[in-house]
Amino acid sequence: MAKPAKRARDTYHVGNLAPQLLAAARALLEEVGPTKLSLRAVSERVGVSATAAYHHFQNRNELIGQLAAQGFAELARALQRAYSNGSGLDKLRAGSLAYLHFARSNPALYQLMFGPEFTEQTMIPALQRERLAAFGELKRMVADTLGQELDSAEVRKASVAAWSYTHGLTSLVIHGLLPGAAEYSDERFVDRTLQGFAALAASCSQPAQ
Amino acid sequence: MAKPAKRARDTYHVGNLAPQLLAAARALLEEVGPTKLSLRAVSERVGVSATAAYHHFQNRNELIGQLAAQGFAELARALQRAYSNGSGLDKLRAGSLAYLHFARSNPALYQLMFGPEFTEQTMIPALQRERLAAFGELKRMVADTLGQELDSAEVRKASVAAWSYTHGLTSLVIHGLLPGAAEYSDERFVDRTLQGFAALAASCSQPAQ
DNA sequence: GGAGCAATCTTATCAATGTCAAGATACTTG
DNA sequence: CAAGTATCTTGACATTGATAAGATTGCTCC
Repeated sequence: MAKPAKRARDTYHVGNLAPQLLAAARALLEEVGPTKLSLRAVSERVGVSATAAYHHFQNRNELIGQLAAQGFAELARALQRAYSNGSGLDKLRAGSLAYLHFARSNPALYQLMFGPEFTEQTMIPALQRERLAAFGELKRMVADTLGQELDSAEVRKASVAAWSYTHGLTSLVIHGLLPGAAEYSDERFVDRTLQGFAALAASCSQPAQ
Repeated sequence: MAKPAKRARDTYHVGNLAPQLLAAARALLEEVGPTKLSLRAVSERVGVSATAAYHHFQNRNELIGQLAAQGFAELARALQRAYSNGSGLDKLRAGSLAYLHFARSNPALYQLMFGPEFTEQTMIPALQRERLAAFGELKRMVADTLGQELDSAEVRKASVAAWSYTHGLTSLVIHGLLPGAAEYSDERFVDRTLQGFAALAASCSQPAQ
C-alpha cells in the first residue's frame, strides 16, 4: 500500500518550524488580541500538532517572549529611521511619531511588549536585550538633541522623561482611553499633547492668575 | 443522623458573598499577579464552591471589571486628596506623586486597570464610569493650575499631556523598566522626570550647540 | 549504500480553568 | 406553615498549557 508514505507526507511536518510558528503567532496575535493567543491555535494554523512547538520553544512564554523581542527590535529600527530622517530640532517629535505609529500599526504586539506577562523572572534574555537596545536608541536621540554625552545624568533624566511621555500617550491611545482614538492621526495626537506640555510649562514658570 | 444539618453548616455559605469575593479577589490579585487570577482560587479562599460567583457576577470579566472600577475610584480619591492638600503651584506634582504612589501600592491592580483585558466591547459600565471620573479629577487639577475653564481646548490638551506623562512614568516603573524601580522613592522618580522635561523644554526653546 | 542515532513530530494523557445545567438548601412572603 | 425565589452545590464539558512515550525523518559513520 502507498499508505505509509502518503500519510507521512500529509501529517508529518518537516523543518523550519520555529520561524513559521513565530510568523503565525504574530499574525494571530493581532487577530485575537494580546491575551488570547493560544499555542494550539498557532500550531493549527501552521498545520502542525499541538505539541510540536515544544521542540523549538521551552514553553508559551518563550514564544511570546520572542515575539515581544522582535517587536522591540522593530521599534528600535523605526526610531532610528525617524532619528536620521528627522529635520532639525523636531527629531524628538519624529521619534514620538514613529513610536506611536508603530504601536497603532501593531496594537496587540505593543500591548504584549509592555504587558504584565513578563516580569523580571519570567523574561527571556533576548527580550531584555532588545528592550535595552530600543531604549538606547531613544537615549541617543535625546543626547543628540541636548548636545550632551550619552551617559550623562542629564541625558538619562531627559530620556526617561521623553520615554514616559511618549509611552504614556501611546498607551492611552492604544487602550482607547482618549476620545477619537480610532480616527485621529498620529500627528494630531503628538502635536496636541506637545501643545499641552507647552501650556503646562508656561503656567509653571509664571504663577497663574 | 446529624449529617444533613451538620453538613449544611459546614459546606453551605450564606449571604453577603459578592463583597467577600471582591475582597478576596483583590488580595489574591496582588499575590499572584494581574494575569493569573482564577475564579476558582478566589472562590476557594472565600470557602465557597467554584461556581457560586456566577450568581453574583455574570462572568470572570465582570468580577475583575468591578475590581478595576474600584481601583479607579480609589485613584480618583487619591488625586482629590493630593489636589486639596497640595501647596501652591506644585499641585500637579502632588497629583503625579499620588498617582505613582497608588500604582506602586497596588501594582497588580494598576496593571489590571490599564491592561488589555478590557476593550470597548468587554467593558462593564461601572468601569467606564469610574475611569471617566478619575480623568475628570485630573482635568479639574489642570484647569485650576492653568486658571481656565474646565472644558476648554487648552485644558483638555494639557490634561492629556499630564496624564500621558504620569501614566507613562508609572507604567515604566511598575513594569520594572527603569533602573532602581524597586528601591527608589516616588519623589525621586517624579522629580527627576520633571527635571528631564525641563531640560528638554530648554533645548527646544533655544537651538542646541 | 545501509545501520544506527539524534532531531523532529505525533498521539495520548493530565491538571487547571471558565462556564453551564440541574438539583439541593436557605430565606422570604403569603 | 407552605410555597416560591434567591442562593449555593455537585457534576459535567470544552479549552488550554504541559509532559511522556512512541513514530518518523534525515544525517552520520562504517
